[in-house]
Amino acid sequence: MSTPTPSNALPSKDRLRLWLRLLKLTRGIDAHLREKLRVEFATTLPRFDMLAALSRHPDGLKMSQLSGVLRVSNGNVTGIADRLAEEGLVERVPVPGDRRAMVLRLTRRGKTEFARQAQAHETWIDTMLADVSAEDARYMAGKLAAIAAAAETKENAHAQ
Amino acid sequence: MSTPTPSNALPSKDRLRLWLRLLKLTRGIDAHLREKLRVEFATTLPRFDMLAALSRHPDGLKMSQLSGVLRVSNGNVTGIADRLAEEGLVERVPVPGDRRAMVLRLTRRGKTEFARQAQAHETWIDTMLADVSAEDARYMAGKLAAIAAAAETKENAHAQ
DNA sequence: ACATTTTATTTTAAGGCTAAAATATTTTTT
DNA sequence: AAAAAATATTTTAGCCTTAAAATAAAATGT
Repeated sequence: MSTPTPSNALPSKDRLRLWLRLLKLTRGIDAHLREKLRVEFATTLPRFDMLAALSRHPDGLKMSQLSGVLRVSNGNVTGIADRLAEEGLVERVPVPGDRRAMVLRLTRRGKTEFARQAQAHETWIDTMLADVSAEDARYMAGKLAAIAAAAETKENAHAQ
Repeated sequence: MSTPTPSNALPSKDRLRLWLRLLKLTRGIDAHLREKLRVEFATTLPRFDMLAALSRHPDGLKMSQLSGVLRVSNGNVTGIADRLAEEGLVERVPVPGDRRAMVLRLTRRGKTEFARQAQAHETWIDTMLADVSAEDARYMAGKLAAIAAAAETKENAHAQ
C-alpha cells in the first residue's frame, strides 16, 4: 500500500529520546498523583480509576466490561472490586437472567467519596501543568493523539 | 515570591485532557514493550531497566545507588537483583572496606544478553514512532522536558 | 573505649498486576 | 435432551511495588 519504513532505515535517536521524555514526564506525574491519593485519601490510583469508570456508568458495569474499560485483567478487577466493596464504596449486584454475571456499581458513599477525590485529582493535575498554556495543551494533546493512533496501527500490524 | 496561580483560577479542561492523552499514549507504548520483552525474551521491563542501568556503569553500582538511579525502593532492587542473579545475568560483589555494601554488576552473559535486548528494544520504539518525523520528535521532546521541569517545581513547592 | 546515630541492605506485609487454571452457568450443536 | 462449546467470574502462582521494620556494620560523639 505504501513504503514500509517512512524515510530512513536506521533507528532514529530522536524518536528514542522522545520516548524517554514521554516516559519520564508521565511517570513523574503518575507518581505524584499516587502519592497524593495515598496521603490525602488513603487510596490508590487503581481504586480511583475504578470509581471513575463506575461514575461514568451510573447503572454499573459487569466485571468483564469493567475489565475492558480499565484495560486490566479479569482477575485484577476481582481484587480491586473486593477491596472497594469491603470499604463500602461499591457493591456487587446479581444480573437478572444470568447467574454467572455480576454488575458492580457505586454505593451512595462511593459516589460522594469519588466526587471529593475527583475534585482534588483535577486540581493536582492542573497545578502540575499550570505552566502549560491552554493553547499549548490543545496542540500537544492533538499531536499525542496522532502519535497514539499511528503507534496503535504499528503494534497490530507487527503481528505478521 | 510570585502569584500562586499563573493566570486563571478554574482548572483548565485542556490541561486535564493533555494529561489523559499523555497517559494513554505512554501506557500503550509501555504495555507493548512489556509484552514484547515477555514474548521474545521471557523477561520484564524492570529487569531490562536494571540491566540497562548496570550497562551504563561498567564497574557496577551499589544497591542503594541502583535504587536511586531506577527510582524504586531499596527492597524492590533487592528482589529484582535476586532474580537476575539467579539467571546468571548479574552478580553481587562485596565492597572492600564496607561490609554492609554490595556492588551489583553485569556478568559476561548479562552483557551479551542485554545487548540483544537493547537492540530489539530500540527497534520496537522506532517502529511504533515511525510516523513521527525527527524534527517533530525533537520539538515534542523539548516541550515535554520543559513541562516536566515546570511540574517538578510545582510538586516540591506544594509541600507548603 | 562505649554509646548513639547514621548508613546499607534485606525482610515483611499488603496491594497491584498478569497468564493460566478452575468453576459455574449459558448457549449451541447434534 | 445430552454433549460440547462459549462466556463470566474467581482462584492461583509468580512478579513488581511500596512503606515500614529488622539486621548489620560504619561513623560519630562523649
